[in-house]
Amino acid sequence: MPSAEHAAVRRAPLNRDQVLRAAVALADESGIGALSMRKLGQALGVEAMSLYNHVAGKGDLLDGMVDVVFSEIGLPSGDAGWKPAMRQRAISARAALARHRWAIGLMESRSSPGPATLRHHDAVLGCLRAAGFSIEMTAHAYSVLDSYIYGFALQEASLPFGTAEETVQVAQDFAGQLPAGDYPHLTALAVGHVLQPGYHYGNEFEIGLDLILDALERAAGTP
Amino acid sequence: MPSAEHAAVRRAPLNRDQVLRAAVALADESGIGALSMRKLGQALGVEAMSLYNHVAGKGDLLDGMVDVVFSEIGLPSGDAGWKPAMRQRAISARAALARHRWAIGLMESRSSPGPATLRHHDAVLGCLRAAGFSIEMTAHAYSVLDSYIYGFALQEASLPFGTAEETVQVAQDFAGQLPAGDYPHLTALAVGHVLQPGYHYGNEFEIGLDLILDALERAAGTP
DNA sequence: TCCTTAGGCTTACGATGTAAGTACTGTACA
DNA sequence: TGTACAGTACTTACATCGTAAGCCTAAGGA
Repeated sequence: MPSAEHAAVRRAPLNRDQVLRAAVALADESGIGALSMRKLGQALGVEAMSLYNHVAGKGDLLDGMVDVVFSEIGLPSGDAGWKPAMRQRAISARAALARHRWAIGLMESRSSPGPATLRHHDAVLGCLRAAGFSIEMTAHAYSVLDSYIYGFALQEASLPFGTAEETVQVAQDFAGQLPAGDYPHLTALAVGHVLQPGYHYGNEFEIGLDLILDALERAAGTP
Repeated sequence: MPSAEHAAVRRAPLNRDQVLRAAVALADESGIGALSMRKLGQALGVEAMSLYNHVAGKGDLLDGMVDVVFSEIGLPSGDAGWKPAMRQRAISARAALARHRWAIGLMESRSSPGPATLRHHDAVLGCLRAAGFSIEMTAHAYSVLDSYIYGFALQEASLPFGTAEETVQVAQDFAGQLPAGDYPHLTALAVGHVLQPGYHYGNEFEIGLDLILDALERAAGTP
């Protein structure tokens, strides 16, 4: 009796990839705080402990999730020169990190990169070297660009608003409810800039990116 | 009997500040993962639930800790011009975030800034405005600089090595144990740059910072 | 004097990660 | 054909976590 019943219900076995993808989906819709082994198992129709056949533990799961995000970032193709390649790759990276807001918070705690992450970094370095950057200059460019991308993603993720209406709501609350004169420049920025129609913080990304890319071009002396 | 015993043992009551400082100290030495209400209570010689007389919950505790870190960042003084002021403030911010490696990871999840945080941001904006930056240009400068600072701190915090010896160890492990030809540029960078004597990733900070500051100066047309 | 309040303490609950052990299945080999 | 084994899932159990609820005592104002 028990064997027959079990046999009837049996599905195709899970694999690591399905587990990671389900974890990413769960974190996307409910936040990283809602991602527990039990809930992830539930989403996959499986008990929590069964997941341990495919990931070594929660740490390994998180590492794998970060690697999934990196795998979504387009690799730079050096054909059109390093500058457009880096530009497009930065935009793709920000988009991936904005799609998965939890990812940037994981990067601080997780420090064992997966294959997609390594491939990504290797491709970026290769693109810069191929364009004639010295080793030192490559390291500098890599450091500024990645710091900027991650930092921007971090700020975007920690903004208390995503949509334009939320922005207005938050900025108004802020301007209205604080001790009026305590933070004059902050309130002036809120009123005179953030609350202007059409404002969206994400627009800042490419402005700063181009500033940095131009500066790198000048510093490298590379056309 | 009980009253006498309690009276004899009684200490000066806690306050929010002591709780926050102890939490920061605990996180500094054992990592943010080791910070639980029970362990924090233990460090203060108090039961976990007593902490709830001084913080509203763990979220409030974390918010307060982030604010403590911001309070350690030196405010910009505009006397010598915006550029040295921004430079020194960026260096001070990175130092604070490096002293408290857990802080950058909290910024993603916590989104209600404390008074020190607001004061800091207000001072930065004020410095730029006083130097003649337009509102838009102020917003741009603010966004690039903070993104860079936070992103750099994030990368620094997620590096698997802090000391020079650890760097060598990790880089050697990395170069030696990976499928040799899979990530050629990454291994080349490790061997030809990271493993060179005197290398320290933190040195990159000021290089990128000056790149950005120069670019801002040019963009703003401000001497 | 009594009453309020502040700041501790105890107990208890549900959720979490995971160690340990069990049961079933399909495959490899005798 | 039978048998051993490896893979995958399940069950149970435990320590730890945040925190709700309620109690006790000392200090201070009425």
